[in-house]
Amino acid sequence: MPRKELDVLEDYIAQNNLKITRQRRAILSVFLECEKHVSAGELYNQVASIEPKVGLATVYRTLALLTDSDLALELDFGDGQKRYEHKYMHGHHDHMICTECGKIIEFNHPLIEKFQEEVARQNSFTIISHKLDMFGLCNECR
Amino acid sequence: MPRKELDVLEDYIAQNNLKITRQRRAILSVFLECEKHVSAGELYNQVASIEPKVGLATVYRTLALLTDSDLALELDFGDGQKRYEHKYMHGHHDHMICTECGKIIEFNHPLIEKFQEEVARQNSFTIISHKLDMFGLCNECR
DNA sequence: GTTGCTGCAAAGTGTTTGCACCCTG
DNA sequence: CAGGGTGCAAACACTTTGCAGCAAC
Repeated sequence: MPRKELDVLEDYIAQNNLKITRQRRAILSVFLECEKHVSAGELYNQVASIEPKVGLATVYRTLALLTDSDLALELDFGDGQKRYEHKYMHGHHDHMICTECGKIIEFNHPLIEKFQEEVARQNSFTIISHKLDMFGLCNECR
Repeated sequence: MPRKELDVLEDYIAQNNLKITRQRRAILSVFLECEKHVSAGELYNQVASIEPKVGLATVYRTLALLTDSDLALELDFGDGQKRYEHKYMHGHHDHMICTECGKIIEFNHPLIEKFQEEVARQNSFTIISHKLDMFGLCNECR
């Protein structure tokens, strides 16, 4: 398991009177190796293969922990379940989601971010986070 | 009930071998008078006060109908339930959501839209729809 | 040995569906 | 009067919670 992420988790755990357990290690390690945008159920299935006794509730509870400790970011593509991606490893980005094949292209456009700040300032709004999702067809599906 | 919206619904209904019912009229009329971003449950409560026998399932089915006929737009602010707003009356816009008091500020920035198109073009992606939500604190809450 | 963590199952939430009856066109 | 619409309740999918036993510190 990568050192950095485990450190982040252990820091958070140490600072909050929590404990490191076999299950949490397993879930974190699978999460880190995961392709992006995992759902709790998918993560559970993968964890179950290396740690069969783990419960789905523990996966949910650990994902909340990872979100609170800023290792994971909660996403919602409107398909009825929450998804999670690594926050620590790759910075902020937005998504293009192909509604035909499900492919997700990540992108980041500095000027879009800049104008978001501008429009927020005009409205005396302080941005904490934002998400921009574009739905449509990728080059293979149109 | 405003003429235009009823016409839109009737056109859609006529073109699809569907029927206009008392319940659908009631739900549409409440929806049109609603403040923005209603959830199915909220709409149901309001409709129930003027049409007590209506069922929650009918509200869901009618919202699907309104969405298909382009009168309503489905939103998802990540609070675990879908929300709906009028599509016919006011054009596209994005949202700033105050995580403290729940206030929602709508905005539209032409340049943000323009750069979205640009980044989509660069990736050979065809945008069908998009949504940009910014979460943070409004001027009263920060 | 405390105190937090886990697994299980049960309960919750929002949404969808099956079905007999009802009503529109 | 035929075929879609409705209400009700049951089913669903995802997530959260209560609790007794377990394990980390």
